[in-house]
Order: sequence, then C-alpha cells, then structure tokens
Amino acid sequence: MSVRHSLLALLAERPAHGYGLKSHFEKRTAGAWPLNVGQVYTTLDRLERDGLVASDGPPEEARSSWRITDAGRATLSEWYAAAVDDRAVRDELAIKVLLAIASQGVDVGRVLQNQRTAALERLQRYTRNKMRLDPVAELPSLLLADALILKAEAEVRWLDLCEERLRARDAGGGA
Amino acid sequence: MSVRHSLLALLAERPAHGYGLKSHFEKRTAGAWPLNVGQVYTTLDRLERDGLVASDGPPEEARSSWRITDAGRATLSEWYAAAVDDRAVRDELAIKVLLAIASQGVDVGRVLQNQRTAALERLQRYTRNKMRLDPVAELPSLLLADALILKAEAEVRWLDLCEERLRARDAGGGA
DNA sequence: ACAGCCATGTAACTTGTTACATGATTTT
DNA sequence: AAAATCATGTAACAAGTTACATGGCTGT
Repeated sequence: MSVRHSLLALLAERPAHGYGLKSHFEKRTAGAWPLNVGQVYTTLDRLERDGLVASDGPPEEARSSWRITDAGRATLSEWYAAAVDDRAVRDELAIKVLLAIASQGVDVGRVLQNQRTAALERLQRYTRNKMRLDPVAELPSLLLADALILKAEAEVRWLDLCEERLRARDAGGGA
Repeated sequence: MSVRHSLLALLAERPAHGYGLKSHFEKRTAGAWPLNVGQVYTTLDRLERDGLVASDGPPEEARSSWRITDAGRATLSEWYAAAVDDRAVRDELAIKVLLAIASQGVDVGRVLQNQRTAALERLQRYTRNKMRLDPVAELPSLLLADALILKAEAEVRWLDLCEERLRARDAGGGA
C-alpha cells in the first residue's frame, strides 16, 4: 500500500493535481521508484471512493486539485505510527531458495551464485552512486543509497551462509 | 509472483491436488508464510489458463490432480535462473521514512523509533527461535531464520544511520 | 512546425487475498 | 457423536500496473 499512503502523505502537505503528485513522489524517493501517471489517477479515484481525499473544483477548472480529508489524515497517521513488518510480505528470494533446496533436479548452487552475482553488481552500483552524493544537499538520496546497500549486503551474507550450511550438510552433516 | 512460481515448483516434483499444494508450500517455507487454500485454487485456474499446468482427470475423479506442462517447466526454469531484484519492489519503509523527513508536522524520530523497536522485537523472536533448531534436521527453518535475522539487523542499522545523519544535519550541517 | 514535457483520464488486466458455502474423511 | 482436518471451489475485491487516447503549453 505504498502508493496509496504516499499520495496521502504528499497531499497532507499541500493540495496538488495528479501529474504533480507523480513528480513529487519521484522527487521524494530520489527517482528510485518511477510511478506511472495513470496509477496516480486510478489511486486518487480509489482514495476518493474511500473518503480519504476530495477533489476541489472539477466542475469549472480543467485540472482539479486534490486535497486530503480528515479521514485521510487519520489514515496517514496510522501509517506513520505503524511499523512495517517484513514478514507480512512473502520473501521471494527466501522462498525460491527453500524450494530449490528441497527440489530434486534444481541446481541450488547455480541459483545461489546467480543471485549473489546480481546482488554484488547492485552493491557496486549503489556504492559508486553514493560517492557522488552531497551528504547535506542530497540527504534523501544518501539515505536511500544506505538502505539499498545494507539490504544488498545482508542478501550477499545470507547467500554465503546458505552455501556454507549446504556444504556442511553435504560434507559430514549426516554421518 | 511468488505463489504462482511456488506452485509450479511443487508440481514440477510431482503432481498434486490443491489442498496438498497448500500443505507442501507451508511445509517447505517452514510455516513462515501461510497460504490461504482458496488462493491455491484461483492460482491453479490462472496457471491452467496460461498453459503452465494441466489437470489430470477432472471428469470422473472427485479431486483432480494437477501436473506441470512443458511450458510450465520452461517458466519455472526462467524463474530459478533469474535473480530477484530488490529495487523492483517498492520499499515501504524507505519510502515512508523519506516522505516523513520531507514532510512538515511529521515526527520523524518517532517513526524511526517505532520501527526500530518493532525490528528489535522481531530480531529477538527470530534469534530465540533459531536456537531451538537442529542444524541438520531443520535446515530450511534455520536458513529462513538466518534470512529474517539478517534483514532485521540491516533494518536496525539503517534506522540508526538515519538518526545519525539527521542529527548531523540538524546540528551543524547547514552552518 | 515540431519535439518534448505537462496534464488528464480510462480500459483492461495481473497477482494476491479473503470470506463463504459445502462436503468427505479421520480422529477423539 | 463431535471436533478436527482434508478437500474443493466461487464470488468479490484490493492494489498495482500498463497501454492507449487525448490535448495544452513551451521552447527551438
């Protein structure tokens, strides 16, 4: 529900029209996650349906301006107050590896290596990019880079752990 | 697309019926992500529509058995070969923090602290649970615990970094 | 004039997900 | 006999996403 809540967050600061929200979202998230404009309009419709936003003047004005409602502010507060729970979302990598391990005929080592290579590439890319950032003027981009780097590092570490534990099992784990 | 591909992976080993797939999935993923049975049936219908699975004998038999098709095996191979890309999925925590930072009237410190507390709780829970596991008999559960722990640790570290950088900015960053 | 961005909107679709109705089989 | 588990399936919906049609405005 990132898009929904993000639009609420942006509208809580000031009213805006659809296209503006797209730009704002992308600026705020440092361009990491592009947002199709169409999705802004569909999401706004759904937010309006749920009473969380309202359009200011669609009758006369060409581009209607959207504003957040009280209910919208309440929903937004809940979002900010609630912690994001990783386990609520299925971890595709973990699932894939666990399935690969238990399956016959799947080259687990290959899967792990592929993923490891990709994660290392990302890691390099993020790190290279991070160096070019100004820590004060580009704080959001910097924090984002930190997040992506830490996640990629954790991923590499996990993949290494998987290989290690599998080697241990295949070596003498059963003897 | 975890569920779709997971069902393909399970059917690649042996044909099964809907309810069996639910149990297999949950066993394989160490019970971390429960799967509503209804979703298995809807997903199977969609996989059949796409020609990736086929039902064996729905005419006479009460419970039809599903098997994977050649196209299904091809799709599965692609899935195993392709690396999961973190950035393809919007990172709700990162988005929330970035929006909070740029918004006036949002207590960023509170957001960070809430999330940190929740992450530490998870970390403790996962660690406690991990200790009870047998490294050879419960390898999947162990790997899963590793994954969740590493992710939670990375999250805590990132939240600390955020606080640190924000303090630095608010202290003398602009002077 | 033309390219490119600003701007709105809709139709169609995907995956995920739940709630509900229904019944067979197994265990206690 | 009752409770639990096994088993199938459908209806409805949420959220995300894209492709397309359409037009205004701006700078070259």
